[in-house]
Amino acid sequence: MNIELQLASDISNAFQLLFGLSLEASAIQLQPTRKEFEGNLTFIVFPYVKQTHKKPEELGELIGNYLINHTSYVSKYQVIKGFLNLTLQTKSWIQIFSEGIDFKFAKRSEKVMVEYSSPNTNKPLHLGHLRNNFLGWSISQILKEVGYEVMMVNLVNDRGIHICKSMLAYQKFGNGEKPSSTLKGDHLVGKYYVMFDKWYKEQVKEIAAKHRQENPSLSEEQAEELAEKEAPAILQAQEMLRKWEEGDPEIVALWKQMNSWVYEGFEATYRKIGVHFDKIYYESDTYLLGKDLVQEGLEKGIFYRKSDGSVWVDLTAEGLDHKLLLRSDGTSVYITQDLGTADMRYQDFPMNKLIYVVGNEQEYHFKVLKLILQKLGRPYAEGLYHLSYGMVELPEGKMKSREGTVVDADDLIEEMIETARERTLALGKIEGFTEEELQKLYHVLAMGALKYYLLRVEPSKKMLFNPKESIDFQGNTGVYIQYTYAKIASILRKAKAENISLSFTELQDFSDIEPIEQQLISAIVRYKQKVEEAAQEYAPSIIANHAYETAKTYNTFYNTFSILGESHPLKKQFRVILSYYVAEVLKRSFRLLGIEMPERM
RNA sequence: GGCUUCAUAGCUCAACUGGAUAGAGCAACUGCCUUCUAAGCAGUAGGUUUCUGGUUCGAGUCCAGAUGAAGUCACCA
Repeated sequence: MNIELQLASDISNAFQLLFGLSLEASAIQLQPTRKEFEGNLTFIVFPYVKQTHKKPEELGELIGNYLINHTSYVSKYQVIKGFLNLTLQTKSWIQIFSEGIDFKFAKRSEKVMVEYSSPNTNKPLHLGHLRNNFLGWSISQILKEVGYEVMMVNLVNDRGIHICKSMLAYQKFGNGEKPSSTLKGDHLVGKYYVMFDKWYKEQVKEIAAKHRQENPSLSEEQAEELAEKEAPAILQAQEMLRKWEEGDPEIVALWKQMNSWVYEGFEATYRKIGVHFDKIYYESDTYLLGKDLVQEGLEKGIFYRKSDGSVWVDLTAEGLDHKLLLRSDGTSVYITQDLGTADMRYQDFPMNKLIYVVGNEQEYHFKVLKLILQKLGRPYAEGLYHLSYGMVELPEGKMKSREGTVVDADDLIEEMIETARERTLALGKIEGFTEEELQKLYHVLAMGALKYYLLRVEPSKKMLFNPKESIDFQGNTGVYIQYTYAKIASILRKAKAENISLSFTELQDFSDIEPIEQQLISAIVRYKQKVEEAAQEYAPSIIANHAYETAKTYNTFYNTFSILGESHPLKKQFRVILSYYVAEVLKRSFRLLGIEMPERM
């Protein structure tokens, strides 16, 4: 039995015997004692002073005394104000340790689908997409780890007016340009998307000026608004979309060609960042879905039809608005296809939870989507969850693809690899590495730094990225934790050569354990609970932070005590085992974040 | 304007869900490599947790208001 549970149950008994109060053991909260006080676990007595009619200090004394006399594992207590600090018997630490290293979770019967990435095929991935991809991948690994069956899917936005914009610009200015070794397919298409925007804006400016000349009473905004609708560029793009929907062979061929370039480019980026999907959905296949759900809603009286033929749902009772589901011309809108897609997915994979990793700008949309699916009585509706994450902003504000103010994912990755290379070579610890191993190391370190940087922040929070300050390799970083791991790996190799056993059997009665070693045991034992918490909160940051704290504590230990140089054989063995499990926790944590560990660096 | 979210050291982030003297990293300054990898360790300095009230044994955390920032409120996606 877990020592905290045991203690909670004994405290509950104390209340029963001393005061005749019955308290659920589960209601008793314990917390790690703060470093500046003596003790391992703290019980706060304030909440119970009223019921027991005792002063806080007195109550702490009574319970502390009870625990000393009635349990075998509490060796000491100290009361400070309303805080009862308990010190555990040193010999129970080995027991706590050996019982706390079961890192396996029981299988769960529930299925979870995670949608993430979901790129548009008119531009390459940028830093914001990286946050999305890392989060999606990580949360999928975490949910798998705690026992769910997980299916990772991607929904590619491969159609629509924005795609036609790059197609049109390519048709006009492309001169048959093809992707090359210096220009990946997704970057090529993105180039023409930016080109369209420039072209379009010039036209708008020109037309707006003409409008103001002809009609000086127009404001600048009004003139631009008019011009935006009249510019040939946008009219031609709309025309192209119409042709695409009709299946015009020439347009469809161009669309296929350009999308295939983009997919090759995306595939290369996905490979570099180490994410993949169990299934990829394309909006060109799903954008017509959902109309039957609208019909179903009408029949059930959940939706209503206006006189112009458009279909709506009234969500005012839920504090939201009226929401359009079908245009008056019978065509669907964004949410319509999301309804249909969700239903189709349930056919593919009858999930209990459906997680959308999508930016926080779409919170309203997903609130509406969930409500509608609930109204339609879909079995998976309750489990729909929008894993909403904050934008990655630049010092100047939001990134905008059209204006080219984005941090490109491929560029950033290259920069990170280059930094990793420079730093590694500067430190000169690469004796015995093959060229291939070096390349691998640079990649592992670069991705570790980048992923940790983006994942250590709580998902819901927006974050700031300053391109002028490169991502750190020192301090609270992925590299710091990888380095800690590599140092332990080195020790373990040597320990293996010395035939030091990793078994606890010799250590049964070992109790000569330093406070910092107790802290490490606590960190190891807490790992599983942190993973559970991360799964519940959909927050990889919880695991990242715990890994950092564990590594930090280990480094203090590493610099204070000798491990392989320890003369006492049991002590030495204990420290090797301790190191082994710290490494295990770090490696498992990082695997859940999608980060690899180097055995040497 | 309505709704939602956010505001913590110069900067980037934590704070075990209401607990003790609010912690880390970066940047600055001091030390520590003939000892298991110094991408490390130890230390100094840095705070009215935006502001004003309230709730209670106790508030960065809960409530109300103010100020500031972001998002959203389309027959766009």
